[in-house]
Amino acid sequence: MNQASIHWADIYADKIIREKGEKDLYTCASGVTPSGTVHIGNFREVISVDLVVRALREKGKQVRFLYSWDEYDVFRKVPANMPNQEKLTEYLRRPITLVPDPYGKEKSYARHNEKQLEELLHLVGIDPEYIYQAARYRTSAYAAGIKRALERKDTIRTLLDEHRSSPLPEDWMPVSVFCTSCLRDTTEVTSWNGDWSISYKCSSCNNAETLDLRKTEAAKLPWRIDWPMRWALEKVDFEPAGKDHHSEGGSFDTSRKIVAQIYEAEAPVTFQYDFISIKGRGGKISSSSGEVISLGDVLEVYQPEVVRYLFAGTRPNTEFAISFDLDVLKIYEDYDKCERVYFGQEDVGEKKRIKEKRIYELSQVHRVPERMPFQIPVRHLCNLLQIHSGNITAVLDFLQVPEDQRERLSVRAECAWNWLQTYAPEDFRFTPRSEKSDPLKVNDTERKALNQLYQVVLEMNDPDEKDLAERLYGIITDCEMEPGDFFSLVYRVLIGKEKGPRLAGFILTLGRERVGGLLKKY
RNA sequence: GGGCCGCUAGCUCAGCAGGUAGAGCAACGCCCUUUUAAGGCGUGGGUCGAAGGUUCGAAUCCUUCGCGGCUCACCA
Repeated sequence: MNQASIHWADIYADKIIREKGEKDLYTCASGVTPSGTVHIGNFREVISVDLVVRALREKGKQVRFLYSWDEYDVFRKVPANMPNQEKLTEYLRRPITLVPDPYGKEKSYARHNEKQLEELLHLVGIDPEYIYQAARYRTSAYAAGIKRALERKDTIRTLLDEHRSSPLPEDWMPVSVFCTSCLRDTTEVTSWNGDWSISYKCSSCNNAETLDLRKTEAAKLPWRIDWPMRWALEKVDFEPAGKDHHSEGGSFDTSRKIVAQIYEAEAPVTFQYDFISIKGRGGKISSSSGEVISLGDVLEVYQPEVVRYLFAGTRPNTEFAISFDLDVLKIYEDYDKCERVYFGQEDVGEKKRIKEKRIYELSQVHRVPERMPFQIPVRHLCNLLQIHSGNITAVLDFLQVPEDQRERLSVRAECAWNWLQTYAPEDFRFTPRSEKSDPLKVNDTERKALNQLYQVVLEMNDPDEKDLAERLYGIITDCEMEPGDFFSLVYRVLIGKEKGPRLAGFILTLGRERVGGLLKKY
């Protein structure tokens, strides 16, 4: 880590130390409700915390990185992208941890969503300590915190009412209950005995009973109280939040007051991160609509380092778009440039160098490579992959990639191939014609041109793109063809399309064998 | 109504520990007669939303205003 770094992650690390003082252990927290596929907007929070955690650790601090799964939240709505919609609908109003996995694999709906993300986070080098809130609540781990809220319910109500449009009722209780009979949250807490005991009545099944907070698994604090209670319990020093929480009167604001006045602790250092939009794939991110873009979707197209780069290189409090269109190529080029700057292979200004280096470090899944990795521009990679019909091993062989670099590059190649298949514009795609396919019908002039080209290709032994380009124009002149006609003729013969990559370079990349094989029939 | 973010070259944006305005794309030009999607080199182009203020110096800090967007005031 460079001491002069002004990367936002380092700035927040410093701020945490400054505001919380020197501590033996700093706790950084993040979390989300797995009420559906965890989308890339939620990922922004985890990676933001991860970057700050790394910054703190690099300053020699011990850090606990918590990731809370708020799986004791209510299942409110069936997301459009889930299978078995009707079946899931039956479980609305239950805690999501008690909704069955619609895929029938995991122990619950919540677990399915959690597992999907946990596996992917590991791939991008994020390994927090997961906390499963359902387990906490259901073992009454928060009984004391709930009792505390009940004892101070009038103060809490006053605090919450400050920003509410309609005040909470006189008999409001700062606790909710999942009916032990029908498991729904359609209950009303009717009384509290001033100690550990609360009574409730369920409006769905008419069940009514009295619970002991120390033994029940049914009681839960509402979000705005749950959050500060956990801050105090877990001694959270840092936790960012999305803009939906960060407005004045939003949940961070009220939690800040509640943690101070009720739980006698200080709110964590925080910042607001903005939302993420998607370019080239349309639709707004939302876990309840069908258009969910998950970390998995992003990893289909961006290798893990580049995913990290995307977030490490962007200030968290501004909105940015993740692109699936042609920008993908540029992002990769930017990353490669950042890498060259890090390894001193490209000159930039001092200020910029410091910044790029830090971004590069934070973009690594694990450690920074010892030597400058083998680079291959994605554009070129796309062409090679198409020439080799997506055979990654063949491409890596062709490039003579060193053994220790193959794994990393094959990840990139897979991403490039996925991008080509799913997102690349039609113009960008091609499939070389098979040598076994029937020759095209051509007229005499065209035949002459193709024959000449065949000769040129056979004779070329020291491939030089510029030289070959000149010879191509030589053929055009000799055959008195229009350049456009000549080029589209050759593209038709090679890839069955009217247009294609710049011809000279493309012929060289395809190779003499391949091109010769296709030309010799004419 | 409150809070937050944005307003910089034709377009998309970077720059924001204050120190002579940047990138990519587009445009234009050149790369031995070169007009092919992805090549190379180069050029032009901006009163940095507006007005004040702090400063030797502000796109960068402060204040006010305008326009656009998001968000809270239900639940999480």
